[in-house]
Amino acid sequence: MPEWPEMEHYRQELNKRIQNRTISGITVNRPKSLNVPEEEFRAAVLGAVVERVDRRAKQLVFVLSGERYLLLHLMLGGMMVLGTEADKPDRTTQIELHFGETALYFIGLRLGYLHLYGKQGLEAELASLGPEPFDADLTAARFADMLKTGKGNLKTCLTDQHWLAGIGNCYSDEICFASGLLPSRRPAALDEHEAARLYTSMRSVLTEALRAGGYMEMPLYDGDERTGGFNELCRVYDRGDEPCVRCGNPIVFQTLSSRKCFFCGNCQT
DNA sequence: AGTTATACCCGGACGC
DNA sequence: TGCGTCCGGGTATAAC
Repeated sequence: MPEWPEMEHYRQELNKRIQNRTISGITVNRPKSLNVPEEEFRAAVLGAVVERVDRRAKQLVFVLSGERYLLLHLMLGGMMVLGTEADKPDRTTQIELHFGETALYFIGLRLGYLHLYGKQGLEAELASLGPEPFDADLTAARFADMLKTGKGNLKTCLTDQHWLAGIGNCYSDEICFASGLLPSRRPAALDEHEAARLYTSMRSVLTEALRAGGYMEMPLYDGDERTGGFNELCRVYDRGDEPCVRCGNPIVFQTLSSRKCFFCGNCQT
């Protein structure tokens, strides 16, 4: 569901709108979304200032004053809406963070969560994640090295958060399509040109998707025209049987490593 | 060692 | 309108 482009988009938008704002109220309708008792959460978060919003992999980190951190993972179906009471979604909110008149509403949190950590706890939570796609240290050469030791198939690697952080089911398929490689390919068997193409495609697809506001269509705030723009730009994801934009052959939908997988069986090799 | 199965979770979509 | 049923899918962990 929400992956690197969506979460990076949300990070940027939230920094524009709630950075340096004080959390003036908290509503917890689903205590299970928290990792500490509600009263402890409330005591630590109420009155804190959102110094900034960071992101790691598919998770947002609300950096609060007092070295407190809220780690948000939307998982499946989790969404956010930022707005006033009038903009509040007509469905159950699991958590609400209020900033005066404005509130950040979290909806659809089932497996998703908003966890409270100190500095060390946060670092421990994020320690096992793989490199960020745009990490300066993740050069084409290093990416090629990673592929040499990649296990299973390409899609499995791309979606493994410990191998590479932030890519999920949608963008792994989009990246494979853009690079002309089948998701079922053995990573170690890619030649240097294919590895280079995959690296370039990874960054270009994510860049394009971020610019378009990701593929999740729920607007983040009233008047938001950007969020979800990539939905119509997806070349293969959720487009089973539709004609390939490159060659016209129908997009294939099949299960790979027990995950939904879309690709063109003609122009991806 | 790599692949597959399962539990987690529950709102909402769907069917009658 | 109302009630019952079932699905989704990232992640951790267990099982194969």
